Amino acid sequence: MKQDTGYKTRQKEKLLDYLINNSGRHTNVQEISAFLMSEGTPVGTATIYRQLDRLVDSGVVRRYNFDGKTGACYQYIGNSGRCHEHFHLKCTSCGQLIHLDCGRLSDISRHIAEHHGFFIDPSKTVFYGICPECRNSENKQP
Amino acid sequence: MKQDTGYKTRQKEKLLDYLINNSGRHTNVQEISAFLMSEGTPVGTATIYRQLDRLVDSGVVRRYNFDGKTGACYQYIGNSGRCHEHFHLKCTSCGQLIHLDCGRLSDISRHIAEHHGFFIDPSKTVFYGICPECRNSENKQP
DNA sequence: TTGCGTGCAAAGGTTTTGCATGGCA
DNA sequence: TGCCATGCAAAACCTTTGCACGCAA
Repeated sequence: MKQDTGYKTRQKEKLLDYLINNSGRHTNVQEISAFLMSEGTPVGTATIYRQLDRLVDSGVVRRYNFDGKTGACYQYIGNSGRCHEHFHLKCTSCGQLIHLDCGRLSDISRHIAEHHGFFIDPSKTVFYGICPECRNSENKQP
Repeated sequence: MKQDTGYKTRQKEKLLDYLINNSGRHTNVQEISAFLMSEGTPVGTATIYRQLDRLVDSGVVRRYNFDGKTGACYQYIGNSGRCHEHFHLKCTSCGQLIHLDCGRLSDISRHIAEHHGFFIDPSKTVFYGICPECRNSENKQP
């Protein structure tokens, strides 16, 4: 969780802009690279990785790894002290990733910390199961 | 969750032996490969991956991915039906797997099913975080 | 004999690294 | 000017795939 004390560069700014403008969802290196390219301000892949590492380190960006099969995902979460616990649900049938921000889940983290002494890391935890859509189609065609 | 109806081979046996003898911790393809090599019964990497996929599929082995930086980890959990009912906590620091049977967690499954329409599969879901022991040693030596 | 399992090597994709150059302070 | 940041290409990694051969049943 170190501060970024480095220089201010065009690449760094553009990258952070993109992440902030997409705070609501996950993105990945490929998307970032393609977007910056399309904007006419291409940034080398190595630089993207290096800056992302740095941002993850400083805590303003989170890195997710959903299945180890595809590359990592990143999401801007800022440094608002109110680190709201947000979890993910992944459908094992269609692969859809659902973003769940629900107070009940924070309760669980707290419960497990207080009663079981275990500190959950929401950025690494994914709930696997069946999403509503797949559940419905299963019922229709058993 | 399919059964392994295939042939019995030396490679398959050796791999499963290793996993069972290391049930208490997670391991990875590199370790497995090195061990089998050192035992004088080398097994090709592709075969290890193929067999692991199969074991994961049949439910006796779990695959873990916590950071996207390193490869996947695997751990034998057997096929005692019991593990499919409760949740698991995995310490990303020491690798310990904690079996957690807590009513609060069932509540969560129910809540997510009722309010979000998503049906969690506890046998595939793992909470990642830091266990009490590692938490303590972290605090002692910052 | 049949066809699954294996090994090898090659391919695939993601991420890291070395090194010379560019650009902030 | 002194360093950090960047870009490129190469390398490092993990995992999958194609194919011929071996081996269990």
